[in-house]
Amino acid sequence: MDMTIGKFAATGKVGVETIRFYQRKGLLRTPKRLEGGRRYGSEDVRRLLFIKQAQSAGFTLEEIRELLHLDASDDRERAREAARARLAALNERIAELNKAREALERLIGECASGKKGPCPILASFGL
Amino acid sequence: MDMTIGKFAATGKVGVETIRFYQRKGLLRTPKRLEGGRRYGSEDVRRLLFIKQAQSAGFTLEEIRELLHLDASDDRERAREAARARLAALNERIAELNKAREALERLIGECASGKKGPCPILASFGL
DNA sequence: ATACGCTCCGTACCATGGTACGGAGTCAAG
DNA sequence: CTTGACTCCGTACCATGGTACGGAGCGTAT
Repeated sequence: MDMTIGKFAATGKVGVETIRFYQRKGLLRTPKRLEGGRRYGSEDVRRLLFIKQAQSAGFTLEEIRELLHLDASDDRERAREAARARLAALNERIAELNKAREALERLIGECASGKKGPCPILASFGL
Repeated sequence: MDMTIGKFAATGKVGVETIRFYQRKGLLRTPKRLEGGRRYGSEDVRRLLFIKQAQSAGFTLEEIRELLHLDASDDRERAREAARARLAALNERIAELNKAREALERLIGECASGKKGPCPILASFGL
């Protein structure tokens, strides 16, 4: 558990440039230079994986920066608030996507029934 | 049902610049100039609303452009394929968001239980 | 007829989340 | 002791989805 930036990036399946980008954005620390290079460990990997998961959860990099900060702090109240806000947004988004899914399923069904003419794409979305 | 771009934009709750942007991108037609100005009708509104809904369904503008094209064409096969591809991506995304939701719910729970110290934000995400 | 509000159009600028480039340094193997 | 593979760093560039700016024209009310 002591790697160069290249190894680190590979471990998280991102590019080296992405690591540096996250460092510039304050999402990852920039280790001290020692013995000619900077070295990364398992805590860095953990943060990097969190960034990726949080991103897929719909957090922006800025929000993730705050969450990482909060993770290191003792402010349970703020952390819970942030999580609740995100959860609400997430639920809304999921509902939205479910609606879209229904529209697509409707579309596929109507489109499959062998008739001639164009598929009613807009109509499938309630328009 | 015959309006200027300002009215049209207002109807769809977007800015005039956004309409023009969509026109440049080929998502909306640019009506002929007549009597000094271009005029928009209910079919334009329908398209605009579709763009907004499709966008919230996770389609990119480029994909929406294709859908609009498909809607006007008779190529049921292609339309169905496009819809199926989108549906698969959508289902994946929904699953991802559901996972994230569980993580957030876990976090809120663990964060609420009155203990001291930081909330285990990263840990709630399985890290 | 002149000002007000809108349209038209090109072009520039913005934020987000990266990705690439190029010079300079370091380290290990041949 | 040179070559190759990597690092470091600054800066530039990219796509997406807009948003703003500024000059010119046009329609209506005063």
